[in-house]
Amino acid sequence: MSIQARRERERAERERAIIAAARELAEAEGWDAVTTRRLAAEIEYSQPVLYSHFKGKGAIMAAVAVEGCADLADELAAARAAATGPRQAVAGIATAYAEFAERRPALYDAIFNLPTDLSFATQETPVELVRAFAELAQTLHPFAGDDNLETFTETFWSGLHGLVTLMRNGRLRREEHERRLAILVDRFTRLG
Amino acid sequence: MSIQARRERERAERERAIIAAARELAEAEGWDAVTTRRLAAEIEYSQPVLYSHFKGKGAIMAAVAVEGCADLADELAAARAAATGPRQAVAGIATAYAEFAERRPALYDAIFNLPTDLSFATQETPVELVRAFAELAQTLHPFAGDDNLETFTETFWSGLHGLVTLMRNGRLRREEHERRLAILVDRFTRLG
DNA sequence: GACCGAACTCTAGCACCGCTAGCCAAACTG
DNA sequence: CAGTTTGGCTAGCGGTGCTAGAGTTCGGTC
Repeated sequence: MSIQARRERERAERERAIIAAARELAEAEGWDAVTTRRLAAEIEYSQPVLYSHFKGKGAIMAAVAVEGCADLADELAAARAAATGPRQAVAGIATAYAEFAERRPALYDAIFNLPTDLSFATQETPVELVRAFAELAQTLHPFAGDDNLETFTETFWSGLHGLVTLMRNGRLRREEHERRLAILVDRFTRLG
Repeated sequence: MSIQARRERERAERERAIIAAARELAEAEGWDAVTTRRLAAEIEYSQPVLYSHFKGKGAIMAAVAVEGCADLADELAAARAAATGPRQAVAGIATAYAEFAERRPALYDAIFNLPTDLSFATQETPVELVRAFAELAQTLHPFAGDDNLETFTETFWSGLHGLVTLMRNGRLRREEHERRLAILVDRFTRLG
C-alpha cells in the first residue's frame, strides 16, 4: 500500500503546484498570461498532465478562487476583530475588503468576476466563502434593522463589490475612493 | 465630389453594419461568440475589412458600448420622468437600471465589465454615458445631504452595479433581488 | 533476474482565435 | 486608352484550449 500512497501523495503535491503556479502567474501578470502551456512549463510537466488533474482551465481558476476565499475570509475576520465598536467594525471590514480587491486583483477576479463553474448561494458554495460572508453578516448585524440579515448583507456586499470593480476598470475617480467607501458605510450603519 | 461622398457614405454604412452585427451577435450568443471571422461573414466582407474601420476587436466592442450607453441613458431618463416623487424616482431608476442589465447582459458587459479602451470619469467619456450618469445624479440630488453629489451618485451606482453583476454571475440568490434593490434604495433615500 | 501488463506522460496535432503582409483587380485620372 | 491609386481579398503567423494515440517507465509475478 505504501507505493500507492506515495503516488497519491506525489499526485496531490503536483496538484498543489498547479494551483500555486496558476495563482502566482495570475497575480504577477494577470489571468491572460495564465495559459495551459505556461502553466505546464512552470510545473515542468507537459500540458495533458493538467487535464488529468482538472477538467480544464476553468477548473484550475476555480481552484485558485476557492483558495483565495480563505485569504479573504482571514483578512475580513482580522479587520472585524480589530474594531473597537460596531460602526468602526463595518468601516474596517469595508476597508479590508477594498484593500484585498486592490492588492490582489487577479485573485479577486477569480473569486467574483470571472465566469467559473463554482456557484454561490447554493448548496455547494466553498466553505471558506461562507466564512467570509459570515464575517460580513456578523459585522452588519447591529444595523440590519427590520431587514433580513442575509439579504441586507448581500446588498452591502454588492455595494463593496461595485465600488472595487468599477474603480479597477477605470470607471470611477480613484481619488474619491475613500469618500465613496465612507458614504456606503454611513448609509448602511444608520439605525431606525 | 459626389463620388467621394458616395464612398464615404458606403463606408459609414458598413461601419454601422459592423457595430450592429457585433451587437446582435453578442446579445444573441454572448461576446465569446463574437469573433472577427463571424463578424466578417455577417457583413459579407473579409476579415481585414474590419481592421480598416477599427483598430481591433476591442475597438469594435467599445463602439458597441458607446451605442449601448445611449439606450441606457434613454431608459433611465424615461424611468425618472415617469416617477411621481423623489423617492419613487430613485426606486424607479434603480429598477430600470437593473432591468437594463438583465435584459441586455452583453451590452451591459461591454459598457461596464469588459476591459475596453474607453475610460470613464475622465475627459473623453462618451457623452451618452455622461447623460446616463446625470440622470442618476439628478434623481439622487434630493438625498445627497452633505455629501458631494457626484461622489454620492458614484456610490449608489456602484451598489446597483454590484447587485446586477453579482447576481448575473450566480453569486446572489435571484429570488431576493427585489428585496436587495429595495434595501439599497431605502438606504440611499434617507434624509438627515 | 527476466518478463509482462498496466499506469502514466509526452509528442503531435486539431480547430479555433486576433491580426497582418502582400497580391490583385477594379476604379479613377489624365 | 494607359497609368496610377485605391481597396478588398487570400493566405498565413503565432497564439489559444484541449485531446488522441504513441511511447516509456515502473511495479508485480514467475
